[in-house]
Amino acid sequence: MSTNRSHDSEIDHILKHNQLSVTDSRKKILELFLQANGALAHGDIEKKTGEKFDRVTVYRTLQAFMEKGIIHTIPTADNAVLYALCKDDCTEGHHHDNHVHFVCNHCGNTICLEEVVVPEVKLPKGFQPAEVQMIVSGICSECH
Amino acid sequence: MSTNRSHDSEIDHILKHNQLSVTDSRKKILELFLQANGALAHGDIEKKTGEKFDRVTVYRTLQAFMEKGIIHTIPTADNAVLYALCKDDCTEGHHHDNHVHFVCNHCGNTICLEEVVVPEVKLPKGFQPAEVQMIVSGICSECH
DNA sequence: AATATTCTGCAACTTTGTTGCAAAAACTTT
DNA sequence: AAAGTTTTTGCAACAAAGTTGCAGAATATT
Repeated sequence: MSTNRSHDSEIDHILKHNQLSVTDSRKKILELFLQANGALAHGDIEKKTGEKFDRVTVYRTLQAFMEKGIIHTIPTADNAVLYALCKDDCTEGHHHDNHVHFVCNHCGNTICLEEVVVPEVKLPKGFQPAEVQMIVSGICSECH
Repeated sequence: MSTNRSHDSEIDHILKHNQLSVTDSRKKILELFLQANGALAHGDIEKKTGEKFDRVTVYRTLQAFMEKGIIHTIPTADNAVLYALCKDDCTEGHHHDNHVHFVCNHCGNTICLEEVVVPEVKLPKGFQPAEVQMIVSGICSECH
């Protein structure tokens, strides 16, 4: 059924490793994330699966992936909900998501710059930081 | 009608300066922003205006303020839509919004830290930054 | 004060996200 | 590999969030 088998064993492993039943929808949606070099919106997923799955299934799949720490959300300026694959060290409930996100104004893709560490910032007195998120927009390397 | 007249002339000036008719809803909503030291969600505004105005009016007022560069949106991790006053040098279409936003995990307020400049970040080759947004979450100075 | 323009509120609608439940698929056990 | 158990799916119905058209009301203009 799958048109691209390159990720098949990896997909299986990820799902089983997270104690999720291996189903068509989960395989397909996880495959989309592995193929995508950037983040996906809920709408993207519905489009790319070709209306094969129910809206509710997509919601629940994303929810399940979130809970297991397979994906995380990215805040955007226009308040669209974006999801992207977490790195391996993301575990249930605790996400290590302190990398920079880049939004391309040309192709519209949102990319996780895993290798770019969020710089330190000095806050006014009394402010105690716990988490920092940084979103850079501009032109990505592909569109450049 | 207004319970707090301290901002009255400022409110008038801002609206007229942006070629917006001075109406009750716009005055009241702008007053809320001037009073608030942080950002407001659509829901906050509906609550604080005491159901005086129609939902649609609130939407359209925020939209008008956005278009004129009076307020801007802030991205949040949980994808709630937040609005905050722009600085004076925000003009129609072009927002100079490069300051840090702080979200307090205790009181839930989102505060614009106008004085904190977003630090430089080094991107991989080919990535050309245009705008940077930074959201720090933690405990704010009031809750500390 | 009269006219022209803009804004508001209502109603109806679209879009987005959620919940309960029976049927279907996946996993387990033997 | 067939039976039973658990999980997941899709449907329907619902709830929340946001949009649009339009008549009446408020604001601005003369």
